[in-house]
Amino acid sequence: MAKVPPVKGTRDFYPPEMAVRNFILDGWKRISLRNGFAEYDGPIFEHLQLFTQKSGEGIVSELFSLTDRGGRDLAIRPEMTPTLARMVNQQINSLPRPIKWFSLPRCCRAERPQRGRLREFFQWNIDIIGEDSVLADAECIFTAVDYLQSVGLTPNDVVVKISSRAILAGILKAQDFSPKSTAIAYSLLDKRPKLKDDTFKAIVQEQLPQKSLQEALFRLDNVESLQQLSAICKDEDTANHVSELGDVFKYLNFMGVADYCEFDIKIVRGLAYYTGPVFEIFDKGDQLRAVGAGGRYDNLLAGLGGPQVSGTGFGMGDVVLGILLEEKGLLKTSQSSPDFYVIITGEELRDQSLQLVSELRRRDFAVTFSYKTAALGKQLKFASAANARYAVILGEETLRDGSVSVKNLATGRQTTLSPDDLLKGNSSL
RNA sequence: GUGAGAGUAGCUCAGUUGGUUAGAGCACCAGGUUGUGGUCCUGGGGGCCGCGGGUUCGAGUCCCGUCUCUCACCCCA
Repeated sequence: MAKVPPVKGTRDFYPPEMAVRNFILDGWKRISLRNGFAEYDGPIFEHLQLFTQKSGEGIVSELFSLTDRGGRDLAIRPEMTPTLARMVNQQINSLPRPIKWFSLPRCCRAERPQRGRLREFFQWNIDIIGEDSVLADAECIFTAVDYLQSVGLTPNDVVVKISSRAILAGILKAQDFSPKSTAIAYSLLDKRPKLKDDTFKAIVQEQLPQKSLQEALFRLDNVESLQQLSAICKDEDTANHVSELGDVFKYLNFMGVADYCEFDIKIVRGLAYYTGPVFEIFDKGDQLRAVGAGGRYDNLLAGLGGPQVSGTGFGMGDVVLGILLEEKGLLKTSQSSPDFYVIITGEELRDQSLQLVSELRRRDFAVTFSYKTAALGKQLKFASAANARYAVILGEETLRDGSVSVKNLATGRQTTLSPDDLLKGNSSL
């Protein structure tokens, strides 16, 4: 028989890798809950249309899709947001607002794998729906930073770069950018950090023939602070958005995470649907792709047949984060290990040992034992290899008076006691 | 979809100008030991040298193709 290889871009989670995955997902869950988000989940596949409706037909080539036996076109979810929107739309009139939900979905995308990007991954999703105040945006950003901080990532390791699509859109509109040149400007700003000054200049001149537009973009490229931006924004609407983004930073400051955050006009996000504050989280070394990203999307529900209800949220994948935590030595995983390793010196003690093992397990201790009656020394070796805290030895003394010996494998200290005392925890082990 | 690099044991890697039966360390299993572990010693299992073709008396080694992986581009929801 031929060996079947694993599918491209997937991972096998052997116990050590599973421990890493649990470390990451458990942390996400804990931080979500303490920030007031409730967990939800949906199916791993949806109607293909749900995804094309949100992202266009072009997305189909990036999806794992299938036709079921009833002829329905389905696809494995490449992200959680469409499912979230669908679920919220279905119950929008009965859900108390704001809706603060989180999810830890397993997602698949048919992309070519590379560093930090696989075909199957987990993604932490946080969303606040039905709240227009930028307080919600600030809370999403805080929650992201709350997690980063909780695993030991400092402002020296990561940075949250924050901007606003509303501001950028307002400025470009005021500078007479057409919808087409606006899209080009978004793309150019997004790519800017990867380009050298000369290259950037050349590409701008090539893609935006109008001199006035080129200059407007160069001016934007030079903006370094929100204050500078205020000077450029003359119309009231855009000025309000600048003021709102100022509020976001103010809130983040009061929440004590300002040192993780900075304004960066070049944060655009590829998504068409972002309409307000947007942010992206990067490693300070700038060696990896974005650790996470998010923003406000006022038209998401409406885009999928729902009412005009606004939302803001973010996503963070486990792949890039895992690389970053690994590099920083912040993966704190402990292998599961038994409390007791029960040893017998002869098969005649098997029945008694099974009783003791099961009694200990019923008391919620992790207990394991050898299927073979090897030499005592050998079994202690197994107990050490299993990283057990105690070895429980059933031997001569057990046959004589029913007592067992309990050995602390870290200290080597050994005491003899009755099984009842062991079960009741009546001794100082 | 485009481009570059790499494929030898579970892992990390040796392998001479092409030359007998392809090696090491770690890991795994067993023994050293009929009641005391972590160290140590001995032994063992494990390889279509990614796959297919070609050159050659002879290919892990050279050539071509292919697959897979890695990295970058595109894209990034």
